Amino acid sequence: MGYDFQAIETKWQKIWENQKSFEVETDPGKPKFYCLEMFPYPSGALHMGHVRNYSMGDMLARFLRKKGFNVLYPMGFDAFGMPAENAAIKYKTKPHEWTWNNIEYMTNQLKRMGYSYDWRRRVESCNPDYYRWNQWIFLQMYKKGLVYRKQAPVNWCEPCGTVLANEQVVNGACWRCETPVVKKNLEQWFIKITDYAQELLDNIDTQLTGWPERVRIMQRNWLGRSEGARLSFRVEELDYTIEAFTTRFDTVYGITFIALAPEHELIKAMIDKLSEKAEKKGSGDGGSSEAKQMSDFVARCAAQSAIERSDAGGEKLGLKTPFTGAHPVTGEPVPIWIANYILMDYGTGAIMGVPAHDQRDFDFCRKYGIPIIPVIQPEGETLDGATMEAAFEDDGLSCNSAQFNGLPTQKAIQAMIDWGEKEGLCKREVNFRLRDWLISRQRYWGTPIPFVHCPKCGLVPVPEDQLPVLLPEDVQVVDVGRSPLLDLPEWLETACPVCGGKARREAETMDTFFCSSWYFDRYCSPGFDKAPFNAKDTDYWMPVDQYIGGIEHACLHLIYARFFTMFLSDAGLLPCNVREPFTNLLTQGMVIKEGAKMSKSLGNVVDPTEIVDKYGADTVRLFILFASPPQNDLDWSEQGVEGAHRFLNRVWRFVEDNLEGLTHEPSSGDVYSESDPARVPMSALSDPVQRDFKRKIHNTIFSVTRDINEEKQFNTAIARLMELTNALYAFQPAEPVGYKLRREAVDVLLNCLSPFSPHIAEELWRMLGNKTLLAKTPWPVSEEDALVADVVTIVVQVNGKVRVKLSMPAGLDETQLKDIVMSDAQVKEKIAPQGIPKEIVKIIAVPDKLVNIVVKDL
RNA sequence: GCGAGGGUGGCGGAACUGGUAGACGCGCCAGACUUAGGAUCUGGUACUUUCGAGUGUAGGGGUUCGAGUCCCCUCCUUCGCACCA
Repeated sequence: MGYDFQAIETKWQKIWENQKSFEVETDPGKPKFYCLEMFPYPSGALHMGHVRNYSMGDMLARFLRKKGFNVLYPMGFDAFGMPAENAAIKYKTKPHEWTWNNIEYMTNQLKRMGYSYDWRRRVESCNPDYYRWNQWIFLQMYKKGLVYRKQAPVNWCEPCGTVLANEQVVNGACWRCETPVVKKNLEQWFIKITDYAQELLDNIDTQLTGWPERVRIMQRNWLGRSEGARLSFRVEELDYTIEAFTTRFDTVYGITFIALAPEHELIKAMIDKLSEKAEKKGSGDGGSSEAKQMSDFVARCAAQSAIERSDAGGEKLGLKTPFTGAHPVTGEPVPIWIANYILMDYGTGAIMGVPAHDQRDFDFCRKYGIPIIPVIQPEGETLDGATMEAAFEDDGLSCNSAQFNGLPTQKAIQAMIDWGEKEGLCKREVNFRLRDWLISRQRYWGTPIPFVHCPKCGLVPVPEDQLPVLLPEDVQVVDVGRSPLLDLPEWLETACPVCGGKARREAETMDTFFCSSWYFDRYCSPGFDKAPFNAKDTDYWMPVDQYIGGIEHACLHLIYARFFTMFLSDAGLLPCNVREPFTNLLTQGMVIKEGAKMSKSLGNVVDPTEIVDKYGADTVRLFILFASPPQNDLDWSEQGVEGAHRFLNRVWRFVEDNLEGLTHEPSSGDVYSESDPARVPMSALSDPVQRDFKRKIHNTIFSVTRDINEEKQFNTAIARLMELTNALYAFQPAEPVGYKLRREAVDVLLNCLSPFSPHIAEELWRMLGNKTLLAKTPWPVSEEDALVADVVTIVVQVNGKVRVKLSMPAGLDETQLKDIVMSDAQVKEKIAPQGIPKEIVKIIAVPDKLVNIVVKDL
């Protein structure tokens, strides 16, 4: 017959579907396991990265089902977003149409891979059944005061025609199209994710212990907590108080300037003041030119790209203003500067400048000739502000700091803040790098933000009973620069829910990361229409036990989803003890080819469909899990694929060629019954070859189970199965016992192989006469007594070098071991070569492992 | 610059608490069966070698009876963050 993978795969996919083999229900009586993969964007077709991701997930889901868990294993599509609009323009279609076609196509591709999803639970975020709950959740956040609108300098991507959240700006460029972003001052929708900054940080240590350390560090850095104090500089002339945040309050006596971000609100007041002065004095006076200088400088900074502004090595630009602020401690006037290296979106947009102890301030002062006053000395040294070559940023002893002189830095920080708070000069403060989440997008293909602009009532939320605010589907997108929603008066114009008067819908849509922040909750209650999900389902299934996806979401989706979970838990929608959505996280590496990530521009993309056509889904799945450990990058190699295919062929041929002997008792000809695995206990075996073979079978079960379950090393698990197959070919069965053993080995092999390559395993299982589905057959259990070795190899070392290997019965104690080894002729020769006697200094014996004899010349 | 991973055959990668380095696979070499084979099977495959052995896990040092594994220094590399006050 041969291994006809096409026929087999189609056959079993149909059987699983007809028998609803992978459909699950909420059942609090059973132990649950929620296995989840990051749902794909329906870009058109699956790529190898998807195949890798989902092959891991499916393997785990199938394994855990066999281990007796009620496994929730769903799939869906993250279906809103930019590419649909671009494609619609390019192919003259509609985003709606394009997206749904892709969803259907990719669903079929996934089915062809044999993934065991419960397809009834498929979620598509562009489905009104889903996004109405986006809107609903948004309104709940609004009610809790977590949603607000604010005029702010925001990141704008020109090609995408929209604003971006901070998380979506990578190295100053758009995360999707990599175009440098520009700052625009716009009124936008924000979500107060910063309210949860502390919990997001705390839980990393207490709850995310099942996450890779790398992601935990990245999130910690992203949240960027720092402790310090807020202090203020009074500017009498402008009747204004500049606030600044510092982590180094111990350096206050070293302040020689104040610096404002070019976007700082005080600058406008300064310009006004200067112009006013100039007017009083008459035109042509220095006052107005000062004002002009200032606005020119601000404009110049604004023209710098985000990349230039945020480059640490970039040149620092500054402008001295004619104003001063009062030093918070001494009251002395301190000059106020405007500097391009001060960021408006961190802290207060103003800093206290301490050049002696901050390298950035130091560079700035050297350039502009601002004095440098050291207030910390390294022990035994005296710094001189005039000659210092770099800022001294390490700990040391305070100096020039009144009563705090001589205090070591860490103590000085605490003591000075304590004192400052008592004197009313500063206030302890914690700052985060995390910014509020900018949620609105000037795009069409997304969830409409459920608000209405009423000329009388202002901004009015759409009442919940009027949800969803449907996104018009029959829309031509002609230009990326303008949302077509703005040109749909019949959609745009509506009645104000409060006064009933003429009002206009909010035409902006939500960031798609909003959709992906709770889809895993929706999977628990597909189609539920009373709420985003049914508490009885989420109470059972949440949190996700194993999440698998790419590292690229470390500071995007994986932070947003955590925030959502905390919010939903606080809102009473999720159980109060569920604060984190994902207990364990596996971040898989990329699939690369010829040293580079597969990409269209490099032309090194391998289409999964072609490979599946050529070798079958079982082979592709096996190869992709075998070629590399999950976290590593995987180098695509068609020869490797052939190797995996060869292995499956070997398994196939073994069963096919030995079918008679595997299914019938050799002496009587009786058929082995499927319910009886015909196992022979270890205790009944005396032949050492048979005992070894039995041990091989059970060692395989043991190590495959451990590799999958604990180590998450799927590559080594597969290697064990290859070893067992090799042993199977080498084993010569004799007598009924031998045949039974061989059958046992084949049963174990197929059972353990089935999570990796389910179709072939299922087919061979059926060929052996089994009536049940292998997918529903419990995972094998290793027999304790079959794991213990009879004979061990004892390595004999002389001075730490391997000299002789001796076979010995297992379980000898140290003394017995030493006696046998020391009386061995070979060993004697190695200790005293050519009969030259040596002094034996020491003998180390490790039972069942080795003996090391330490000798020296006499 | 800061932070976190990694450096093991020709290649992907194994090696549990320190105890036989190189499992498994790819590739390569030889042989078998074949009209043929890019099918299949068998054997070999770290390096050097005077065939006794010697040397090998980026380099150097240390701890130990014994180090890929633990400690220190150096080099290389990947990734993340990067004017965060």
